[in-house]
Amino acid sequence: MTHSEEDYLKAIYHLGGTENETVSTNAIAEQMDTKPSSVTDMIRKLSEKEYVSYKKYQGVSLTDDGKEKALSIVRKHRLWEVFLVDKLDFSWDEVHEIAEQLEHIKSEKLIDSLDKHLNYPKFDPHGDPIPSKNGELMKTTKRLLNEVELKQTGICVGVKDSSAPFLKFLDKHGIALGDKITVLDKEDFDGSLQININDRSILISHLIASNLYVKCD
Amino acid sequence: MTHSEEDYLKAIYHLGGTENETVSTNAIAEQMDTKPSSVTDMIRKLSEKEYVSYKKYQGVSLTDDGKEKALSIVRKHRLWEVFLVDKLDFSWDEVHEIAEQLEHIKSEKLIDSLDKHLNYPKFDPHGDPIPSKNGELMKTTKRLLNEVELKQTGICVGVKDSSAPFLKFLDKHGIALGDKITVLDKEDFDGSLQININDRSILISHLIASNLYVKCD
DNA sequence: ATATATTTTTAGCTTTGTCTAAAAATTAAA
DNA sequence: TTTAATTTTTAGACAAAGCTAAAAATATAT
Repeated sequence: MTHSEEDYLKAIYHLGGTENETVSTNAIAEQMDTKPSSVTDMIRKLSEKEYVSYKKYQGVSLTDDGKEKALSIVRKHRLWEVFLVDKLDFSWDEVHEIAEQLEHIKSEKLIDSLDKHLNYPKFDPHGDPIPSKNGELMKTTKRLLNEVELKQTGICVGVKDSSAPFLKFLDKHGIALGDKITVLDKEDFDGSLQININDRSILISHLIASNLYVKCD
Repeated sequence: MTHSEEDYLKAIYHLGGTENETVSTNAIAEQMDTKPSSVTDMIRKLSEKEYVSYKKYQGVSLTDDGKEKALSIVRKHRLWEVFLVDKLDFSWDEVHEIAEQLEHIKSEKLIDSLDKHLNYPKFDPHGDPIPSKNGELMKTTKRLLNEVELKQTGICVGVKDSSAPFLKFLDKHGIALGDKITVLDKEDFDGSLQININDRSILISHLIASNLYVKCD
C-alpha cells in the first residue's frame, strides 16, 4: 500500500464513499487537488486490488477492505494530532499538515504504543472521534451551535469549517475544543447568539454559530 | 529534497564522505542495498543540486550544503530514536527502522518541539551523539571495550556491530546503554574479558568486547 | 608494460504517479 | 427528444527512481 494509495482511500472515505454511497471522480480530484484523469488511473489500480468497487462512469465506493484501510489511516492521523497538541504543545490549527505526513508511517506497534502513551484518547483536537484499533468509529451526536435550544449547554467538539481563518478566529476569541458553551439568547434579527463560554458572555454571528459543532447530553 | 535524495546524503555521510574524504559508488550501492548504476544516476542529480562534489570515476564527497542536510537527517533520526525508547518504551533494538521513516518528516517546528519534549538529549539510545540544530556534532572519545586497560571503568555508549543478533545478545545478558563496565581481567589465551557490570561479574568473548564501545574519563 | 580484473558509467527499459488533449459517456436543457 | 454541456475515460508523454546488460575507465598483476 503506497503513500498515494493511502491518500486516495482517505479522500474517498472523507467524501463519504462508504456504505454503498458513491463518490465522483471529479469530487476526488478536487479534494486531492489533482486532475480527474489521474484519479481515474488510481481508481482502476485500487479497484484491481479490491480496495474500492467501481464501474466506469458510475463513481466509486470503498469495499470493506478499503474502508478498514481508510479508517486505520484516519486513526493514525488523529492520534498524531493528539500527540502534537498534548505532548508537543502545538496549537490546534498547526497540526493538520504534519499529521498528514505522520499518518503514513508504517508500524502497528508504534501506533499501539502512541495510543497508550496518549492514554487512549477518544477524540482528536478538533473533536473528531478516533477510530478504534479494529475500525469502530464512535457515533457522536453533535449538532451545530445554531441548532441548540435556548438555555441548553453543550461541549464544543468540532468545527464544520476547518479553514485556517476560522480556526484563527476561534483562537483569538478564546473558543477552544472542550469548552462548555451555554446558549443565553438568540437574536431574531440576524440569528446572532449570545453565549456563555469560560465564564464570559459574548455575542457571535449566525455564521460562526453555524460552523461550530457542540455535543449536548 | 526527496525522500530518496535524503537517504543518499545520509549514506554518504555515514560512509565518511565528508571533509574532502571520498566515497566510492560501489560502497554507496552496498550500504543502500541498491545497484551501482542507480547510485551513479542519483549522484549526478545530487551533484547538479550541489549537495555533493563529484568527478566521474573519482568518487563523491559532500559539499558544505550536503553535509548540513545529512546532519539534519541524522539529528532527526536520533531524536526520534530517543522518543521511541524514552516515551514509548521501545527497546533499543526495535527503533531503527521506524526512525528510518520518521526522519523524513518535514517540519522544523516539529523537531524543535520534540527536542524540547525529550529535554535536549545529547545521545541516542545507541550512544551516538545527536547533532545540534546548527549541525555541530559532539566529539566523543569512545573506545572498544577490548582496548580498555585493566581495572579501568567506562560507560557503555554504543556498539560497532548494530545487527539485530548482536543487540539481542546484549539484551539477553543485561548489557545496555549507560551501563558502567569495569575490566576485571583479560585472558591471554583467547582475549576473553572478565567484566563487572551492574554488580554482576561475567566473562565475555573477545568478539563481544571488540564490538562494544565505552567511554572512559 | 601489457593483459586481466574490477569499478564505474552509459544506454535503454520498467514502474509509479502525474499531466494534457482528445474521445466517449452521461446528464441537462431547449 | 435531440442538442448542448458536463463528466469521465483514454491515449500518449513525462519525471523520478530503479533495474539489466554492455561499454569505458581505472586498478592490479604478471
